[in-house]
Amino acid sequence: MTRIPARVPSAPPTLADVAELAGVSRQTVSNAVNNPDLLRADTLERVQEAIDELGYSPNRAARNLRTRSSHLIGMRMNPAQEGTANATMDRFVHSLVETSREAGYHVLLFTGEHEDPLSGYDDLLRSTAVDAFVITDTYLGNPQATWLETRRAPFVAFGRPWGLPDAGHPWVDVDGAAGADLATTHLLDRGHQRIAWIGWRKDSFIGEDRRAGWSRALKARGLPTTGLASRVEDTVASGREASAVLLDDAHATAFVCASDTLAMGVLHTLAERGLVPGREISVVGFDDSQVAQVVPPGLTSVRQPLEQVAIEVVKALEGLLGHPPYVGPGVLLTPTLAMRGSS
Amino acid sequence: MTRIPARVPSAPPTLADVAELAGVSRQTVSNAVNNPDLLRADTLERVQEAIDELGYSPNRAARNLRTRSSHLIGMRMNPAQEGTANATMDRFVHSLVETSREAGYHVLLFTGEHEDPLSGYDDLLRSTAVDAFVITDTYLGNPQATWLETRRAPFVAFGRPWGLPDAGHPWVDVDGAAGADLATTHLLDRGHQRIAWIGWRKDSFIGEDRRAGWSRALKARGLPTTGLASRVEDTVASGREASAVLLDDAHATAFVCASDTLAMGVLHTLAERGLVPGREISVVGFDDSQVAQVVPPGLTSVRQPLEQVAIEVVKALEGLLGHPPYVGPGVLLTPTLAMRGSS
DNA sequence: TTGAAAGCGCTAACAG
DNA sequence: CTGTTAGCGCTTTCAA
Repeated sequence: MTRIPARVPSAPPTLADVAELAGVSRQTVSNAVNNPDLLRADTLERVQEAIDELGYSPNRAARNLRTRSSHLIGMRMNPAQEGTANATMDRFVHSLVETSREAGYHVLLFTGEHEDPLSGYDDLLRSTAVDAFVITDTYLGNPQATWLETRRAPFVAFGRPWGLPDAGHPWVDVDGAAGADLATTHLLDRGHQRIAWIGWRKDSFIGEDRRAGWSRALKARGLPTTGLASRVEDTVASGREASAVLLDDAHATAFVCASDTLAMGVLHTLAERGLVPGREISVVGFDDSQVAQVVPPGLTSVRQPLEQVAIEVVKALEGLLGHPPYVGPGVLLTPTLAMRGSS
Repeated sequence: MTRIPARVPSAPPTLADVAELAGVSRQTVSNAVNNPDLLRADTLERVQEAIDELGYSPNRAARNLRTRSSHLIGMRMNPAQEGTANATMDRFVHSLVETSREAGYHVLLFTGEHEDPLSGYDDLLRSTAVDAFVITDTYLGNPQATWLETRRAPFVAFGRPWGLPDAGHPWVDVDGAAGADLATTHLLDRGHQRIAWIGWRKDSFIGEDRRAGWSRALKARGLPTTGLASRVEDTVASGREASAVLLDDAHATAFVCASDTLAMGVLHTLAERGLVPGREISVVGFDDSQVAQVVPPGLTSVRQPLEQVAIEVVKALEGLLGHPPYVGPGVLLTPTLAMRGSS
């Protein structure tokens, strides 16, 4: 429970107030807060009592000014795509906020102009408003990482440095190939032979990574992939069209999709044709969005371990901001499969 | 575009650096940044050039310390409920971040312990880490608002002060009754007569507000509501069970639901019975979540104007933090109806 | 219109 | 183990 102080002070108490009440110097109070080991037990206790009595909490601005750190982590928020099923960000942000708090950090959200992936970072950096950034869009050609590196800005990426194998920054990612493999193998175990892939355009590294898992799983059982793959935009409409073609031309009996959005497109096609997902045709999505969880009869989906990602991101952040800074190797986590009625 | 400075300075430039380069005093630079009107045009220009050349941005911590304000708005983030279709928070947070930035504020996210609705606020307040809060859970009996008021903490609520008609704090809310009325009238216009309501338990003020809109719309056409309403938990399973009962016992031909989650429950029932949403039976949800947008054949849903809510919240915040502080009357916004295949 | 002095609350460095 | 001194970078007096 949160204690409610008896009186509401007009101005919050300062270090000096506590020092006076406890009969010690200001520095001793500071030590009591930041390096309790330095104090003798009885002094510490007396100071602690004064702190409790006054309801003292160190002034953040003063501390930030002095220590040249804000204990704030900046994260740029991109608008949630309307009409898609993506819920990754929401879950990740929450996990990050929670994990950061345990490490003594808060998360500062900001936005930037849509066309300019760099806008927003610069101002925060120059005004020393945040200690570090977490970036989430690591598609190839995104200049954020490179730019932040030249500015010597500490940051951790959720996403591999595609195309830059030896990037000097810490990163955490989820193994998309393993996820698609998991999904495909699951369908194979259910007896499916003609399992189609609906993914993104070839220039999406994330999409190609996931696709590789699908083809790997099929090849492991000696099954062909020819004619069973489709690469489209990440929209429901694209998923619907692609699945219609794959049903007609390739006689697919199951679909593995690069996103829940595409998987919903498949469900549209099935609904139009009076096919019941999970009975005649099986479908697996990617991301385990809320949509997957509530749509009838439930959409089987690859679930990213976002809580774990947040933990690793914060761990990397602590290394980065430590003395001396430490940059560990990239971390690749394995997703799981949330099984539901659609398979 | 963001300009990339030629050199990367180890320590960011300060006011003094700019002053020296421009050949003026530090105070003049400060004025150039905060009160440009006070400077003569040519001085201002010279200072501005120096600022640009050095890439100067005022140090946030120092400014915060001096002005006793952080230009940060705190918002507690509650975990996204798994297995529900609620996407309100995500959209609202994004709008808030965007609108806040235009007003010169950033959003600081924090979490609290699950059982204690107060935890998290106290620390931020005492350490003067944020200037104000935005609170979003205004269910009756939530002590946040009252507690913040006794602490004289500035805050704006997204949600009416249910049960406290004359609360002294600014609030912004969406008219749930109007939304349900809109949905119900839409179904009436489509020729439905037996329109059922699936809502939340009676102790939810938000639920009762929305329910009132449904019954109001029916009564306006002289139609009875008896036996057509159900009050359950906000889960897909509850929605499914309730709709099955209402179909059997009340011969409902359409459903208005207090949430998209409940509406998805209805879709489950229809799928089980081989009924096609929008043909035999119509369904309308509430919140226009991503689920509503992508589920076949599309779920008609009441859409809250969250962008507008964010604008009003920030407007209220600016009043609250102005000199002197100004608290305007509560703002009630009207939702719209996103029409899709389910009706 | 510009400049000088003071100090916001804290902690690093050192002295005792 | 505790206290003294200095100063982080900025803005708010007030004086010129």
